Amino acid sequence: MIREKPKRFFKQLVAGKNYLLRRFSFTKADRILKRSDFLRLSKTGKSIHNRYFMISYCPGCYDSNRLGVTVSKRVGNAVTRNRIKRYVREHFRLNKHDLAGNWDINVIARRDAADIDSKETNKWLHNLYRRIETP
RNA sequence: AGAGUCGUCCAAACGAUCGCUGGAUCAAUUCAUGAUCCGGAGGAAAGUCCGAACACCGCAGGGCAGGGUGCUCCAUAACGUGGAGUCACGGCGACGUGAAGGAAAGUGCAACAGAAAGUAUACCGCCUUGGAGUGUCUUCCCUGAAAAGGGGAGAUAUCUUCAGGGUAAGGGUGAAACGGUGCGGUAAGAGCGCACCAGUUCUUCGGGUGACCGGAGAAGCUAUGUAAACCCCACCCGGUGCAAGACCGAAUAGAGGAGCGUUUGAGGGCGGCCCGUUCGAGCUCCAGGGUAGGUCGCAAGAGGUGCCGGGCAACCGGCAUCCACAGAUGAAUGAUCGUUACCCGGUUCGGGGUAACUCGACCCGGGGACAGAAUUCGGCUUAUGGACGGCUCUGACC
RNA sequence: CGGGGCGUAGCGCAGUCUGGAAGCGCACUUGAAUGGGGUUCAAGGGGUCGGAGGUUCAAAUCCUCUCGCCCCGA
Repeated sequence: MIREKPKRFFKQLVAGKNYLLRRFSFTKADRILKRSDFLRLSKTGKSIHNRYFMISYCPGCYDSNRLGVTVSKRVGNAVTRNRIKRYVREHFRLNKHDLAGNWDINVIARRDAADIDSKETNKWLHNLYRRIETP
């Protein structure tokens, strides 16, 4: 009994901590994975854009927001495209809890997005996400 | 010190926080989820230019067509790759480059210029024979006092022209002109002959596994270039590619079979059941093909390091040792902060120097290339930041 | 993973197979014609043939490598 107590306490602590920190996780449930979902978004979703990104979104059928990233070959080589996708995912991971609702969001990078760094990316994406909530 | 050339190595490191992803173990446990531990991009992962492994399809054997390769020997699972050499070319040199078989099997092409572009011949030219013309000379005849004129014959020519023959020495060209120079020779010339030089073919000797190299002799043999033009010769190649291929397999629709039904009403609606009412021709089951989707293929050897032996080397053999070494699939391998190291620029300080400048320290600011596995290996090619070493040439000093 | 096409003057194209002086149309400049403009006529300028290397006497054309753009199949 005495020996078990701290262990259980520790376990609960870890679980609670993880519950708190899970708001920053980014698993497969948080992503759009199927081509049909992307096609549905481009067909029926609304779209907004600025000079670096375009976002098409519509209400999803899950209980949380989901993200898909589209960076075409036109934007740059594989290294550039991977970097943009990482920036976009990182921004979504750190800010998705501030976004109300259960949207399916597809972020499409435009050609100028190859030239900006992570801080600029965060700035312009934040701008766009705010316009989702208040159309 | 400068310029160059060849080769080897590295691809910033560490910590904290938050994430992503594969495997193993545990949580009653297959999935899902969570915890712990271990692992998570490159020298080119790139281009996809070659070669193989692997999978399926085809296939008795041989040939044609088509494609590829092309100095020699060796290495290799294989290669268009590599190593060692040969030859040619470039470079003062270190060294580099080379699709480097055959033009004497045949066909095609060689613009412009030029006489002519591959058969050796036509043109100009040179020489020669003959004819005609013209000029000159000699001689004869006629006219005339003479000068001179006319006509005939013969000879001759640094002349003109026509016809025949010889010749390939010479020919503003051209990328390239059928060996070069000299002497002889000739009517003029010509490898026509001779000497030397260059090449080709053949014979032979020596070295080398061989490509080839060196020497001797013979034949006047002199034959253009182009095969990354067709082609010939030798050798190699069955096709398609992990979206290969194997397995599981929903909903809907259609096809097949069986059963029950079509005023003797299957089945459905009117909250559950019966009655009732209403709609009115299909409904239920079976097995199979097959789509979306999913699982496997899919991550441990043509492996690295060291020593020994063979080989000039590429490489091969043996022993020891190290790892078990990324496996995603809208596609992971990251983000933020801090510290240190490196490079660049600047301020200040100190040392050296007349100065230009150089060396060291602190601080501030900035920078870090090319580039992302997609079935797996061996190469090639291309892109790109730096460090170190060998060698060559030039200059200065000792 | 595999296959195909294109790159020539500011623009659109021919020439590439079969190597031999870089062309056509529009556009541009100048001149004529008109009172002026348009139309028309005449003359003219403008091209490292995407880049590098090679074969050849000679390359837009042949060969190799490379850059960019576009398309197709599974």
